[in-house]
Amino acid sequence: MELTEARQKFIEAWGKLGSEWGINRTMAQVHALLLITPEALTTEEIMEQLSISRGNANMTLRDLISWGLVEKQLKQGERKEYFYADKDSWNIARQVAKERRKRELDPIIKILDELSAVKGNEKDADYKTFHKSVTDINKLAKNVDKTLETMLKADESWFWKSILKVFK
Amino acid sequence: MELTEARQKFIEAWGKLGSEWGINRTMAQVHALLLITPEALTTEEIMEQLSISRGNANMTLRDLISWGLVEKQLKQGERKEYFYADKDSWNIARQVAKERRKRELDPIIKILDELSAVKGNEKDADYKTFHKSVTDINKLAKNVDKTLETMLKADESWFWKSILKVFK
DNA sequence: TTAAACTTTCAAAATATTTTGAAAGCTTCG
DNA sequence: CGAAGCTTTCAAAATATTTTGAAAGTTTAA
Repeated sequence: MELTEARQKFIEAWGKLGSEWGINRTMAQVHALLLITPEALTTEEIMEQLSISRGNANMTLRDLISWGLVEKQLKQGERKEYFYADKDSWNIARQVAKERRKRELDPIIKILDELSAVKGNEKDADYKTFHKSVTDINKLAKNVDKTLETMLKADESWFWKSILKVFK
Repeated sequence: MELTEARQKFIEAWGKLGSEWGINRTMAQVHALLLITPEALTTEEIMEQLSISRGNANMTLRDLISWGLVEKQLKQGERKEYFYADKDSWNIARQVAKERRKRELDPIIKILDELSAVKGNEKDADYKTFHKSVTDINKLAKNVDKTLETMLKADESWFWKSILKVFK
């Protein structure tokens, strides 16, 4: 297989994977493109390489930035914005876990807490099943939450690494 | 909050969570309904409680069965099929992990293996970045795969538990 | 200030996904 | 066998999501 074809395949595969996990296909594809591109790209270049509109490119890039997966780069004496993706797969995974925890796990735990607190008649099979399922899932969700927190915190020594880098 | 309202909220929340993770909203809602219902339900009852069509209910239930989250129950002397969801949250998580691994992780690893094998000019920055990103993600994916496999296997002692149950 | 170079917005259009429901298929029973 | 009772199918309709692109907004430089 040739590089051009392989790059294309990677972009497609990443896009498909993304959409299977509730991430917009284009967002995943832009991310893929930036992952396999050594330099930072402009909106224009991204639009062209993926054949997407300016509006789409712009929105998608902002989303990627809000997910912490892509960053803007400003080049000396240029007005254009360049976009660059962190290529460390562990950072990517960490970042995605962090965001999904914040965006989805935390809110569902909040709801499950409320629902776990609902009182009812212990003799009522409906109530008993409801209560058991909800508290059970709540416990599991909290376990996952704690585990993620620990993993993410532990790895935040990355923070110090990046600080240290500045001084090298 | 009252039980009826709470049940409704749970169904909504589960549906929303599902759709954020690439699972059809209705599928998640049917699953939610079965999770908080002590007895097995018929298609008819599910259609009514969630106000969905027969076709939708049927498809959704078949999907849930193929995900291993719901099972059919046949009752003595009745022709109707009843549907019942396993209420053990750990089993649910295990089952989802197992299926997504099979459906999504395995295929992407296969593609990444192919793409990792693509040869190119080591002096070419594009090639180098492509190759590094792809092999890197491939390694991570394989790690996740191995970890899941180990976890799922370890837990298959559940298998023996269920066998033993039959003899009690 | 003005104009050029970019970026952002958002309503409408395009696309993709989900849902419907009527018809066709089974299976069982009399 | 025929019909009743259920389940499955699938094309069309409804809905939801994504994408477009032109216009508005912003920033910089002269």
